[in-house]
Amino acid sequence: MDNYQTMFHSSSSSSSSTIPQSSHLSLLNMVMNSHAQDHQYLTMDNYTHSQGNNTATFEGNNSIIIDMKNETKPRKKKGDKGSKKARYAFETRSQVDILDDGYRWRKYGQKAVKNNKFPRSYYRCTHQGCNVKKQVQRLSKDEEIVVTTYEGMHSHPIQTSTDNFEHILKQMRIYSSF
DNA sequence: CGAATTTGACCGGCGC
DNA sequence: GCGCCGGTCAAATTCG
Repeated sequence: MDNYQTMFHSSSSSSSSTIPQSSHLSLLNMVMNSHAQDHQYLTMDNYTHSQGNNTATFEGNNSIIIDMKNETKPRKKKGDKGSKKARYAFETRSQVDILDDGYRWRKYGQKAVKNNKFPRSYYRCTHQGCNVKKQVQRLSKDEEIVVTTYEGMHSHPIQTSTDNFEHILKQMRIYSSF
């Protein structure tokens, strides 16, 4: 994440907007499906949307930072054949850092970031065979801003709430005597 | 009891 | 080589 400067439009728009958790996903899909240029910045000010009861409240500007340039970090492993991995940084002004985007994530690490009093969390998509990663960190500069960085693309449909039904059925089978 | 999280260990790359 | 840094693993622990 050192390759793209976290340009953030700090124009103080005092209005608050409400973003459903699922809209993060649709925004991400929109961004990923479009052929974005290197280091493209999208900003959405005063974005308002409401849907269902899965809502989170945000204030002011939210911006997406797309880093399609893979040359910047040429090597991750030795002898790596230049695997191209796009990364998408998602800055959100939010009070909570758990931004549910519709996928199931398993946390696999947390590290302290220098020049930042807040730790960074590492997540991986729990879907079998899908190793999309994301990391979430909060800026100490402005502790209301949460940066979510996605790496890789999902090759499977999103987990819908109806998928929990399987789990519920399994639990019922376990706890019922017949 | 299985799945998810926590957290220190571990590992590879990089600069000195 | 050595130590730092960023990222990941995995055992222990918690959670549902």
